[in-house]
Amino acid sequence: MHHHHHHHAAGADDPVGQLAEQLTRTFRRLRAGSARELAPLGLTFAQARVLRVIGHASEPMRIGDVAGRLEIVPRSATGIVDALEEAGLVERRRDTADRRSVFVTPTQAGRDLLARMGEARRENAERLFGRLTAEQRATLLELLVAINESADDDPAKRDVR
Amino acid sequence: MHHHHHHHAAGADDPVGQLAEQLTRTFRRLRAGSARELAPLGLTFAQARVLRVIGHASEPMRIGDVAGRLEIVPRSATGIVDALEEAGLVERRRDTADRRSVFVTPTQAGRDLLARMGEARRENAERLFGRLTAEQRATLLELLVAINESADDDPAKRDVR
DNA sequence: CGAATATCAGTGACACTGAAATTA
DNA sequence: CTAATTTCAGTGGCACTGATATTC
Repeated sequence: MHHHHHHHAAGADDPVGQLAEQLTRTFRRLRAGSARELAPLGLTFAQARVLRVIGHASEPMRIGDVAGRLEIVPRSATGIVDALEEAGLVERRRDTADRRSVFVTPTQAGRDLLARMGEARRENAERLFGRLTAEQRATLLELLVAINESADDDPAKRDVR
Repeated sequence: MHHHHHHHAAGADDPVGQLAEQLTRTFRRLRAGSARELAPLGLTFAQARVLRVIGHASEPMRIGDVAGRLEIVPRSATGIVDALEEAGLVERRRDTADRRSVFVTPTQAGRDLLARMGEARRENAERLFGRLTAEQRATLLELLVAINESADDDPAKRDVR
């Protein structure tokens, strides 16, 4: 209930606002760097995310599973899978048991690219997080996970795992 | 349903990859929440960012200054300022000394909206960072600032190596 | 029939590049 | 003439909503 009338610089007494701004900046950097690394591989940021989640799954994933994992609506996942399929990196296969569902699995080319992607990704992330010690990175990861676990409002809420 | 011994799931032995994924997720949440809070005010995420930086500046900012501050190219800043000006929230004024430059300042309506924005923003951020203690937030902010202070990676300047 | 799954069509927000106009 | 500042025009990435089969 205090009413100062002077102009305070954003964040001086608005810690959460400052957090939001810095988070935005960090993400934009991550994304820009990733895009640069992925472009030569013919992938976009979102496509790489989808390929990664599909490639690392122990079982074939459905479109809805992918969407849930990435916290996007199924319709969005469809488009990204379209691009990956057209590039020959993943394959669609209808579930014989439930013919509504579509299983998506990586092709050999997809797995190969995923491996190369890992290197590029590591380089980029290393450049971004390079200033942090291993301990600091662990702390950062811990804090982000804590935030993300308070999952309340998502566009396409769907837990997979 | 979940095998514990499948080969390296992304992040098990790829800490930076996990960091990137969690960072992406946190940002998407921040952005989605912000968009929800801002929509009733007639603002988008980027517009709010620009209005904030302009409103908090002690002196009138040029378009290029705004772009630099947000790490976007000047052309992008122009469009966002267009929208804000059309909404009557900011004013353009040519510099009389250097007639190439355009100063952007908030109108009274802009300042008023900025105040209301602060509340909505705080609520949203509070919901997002709510699970963290004050100390944890401080740590998170510190780490993000450390990351952002490394390597100026402006899309506008800096050429691709 | 209602519910779930994926897809089709359209829209919005955002930032990019390249080129033009103005002015220093 | 060269450089800086802003703006115009077009493009690409991305994820959204709403509607439409198809299948359970």
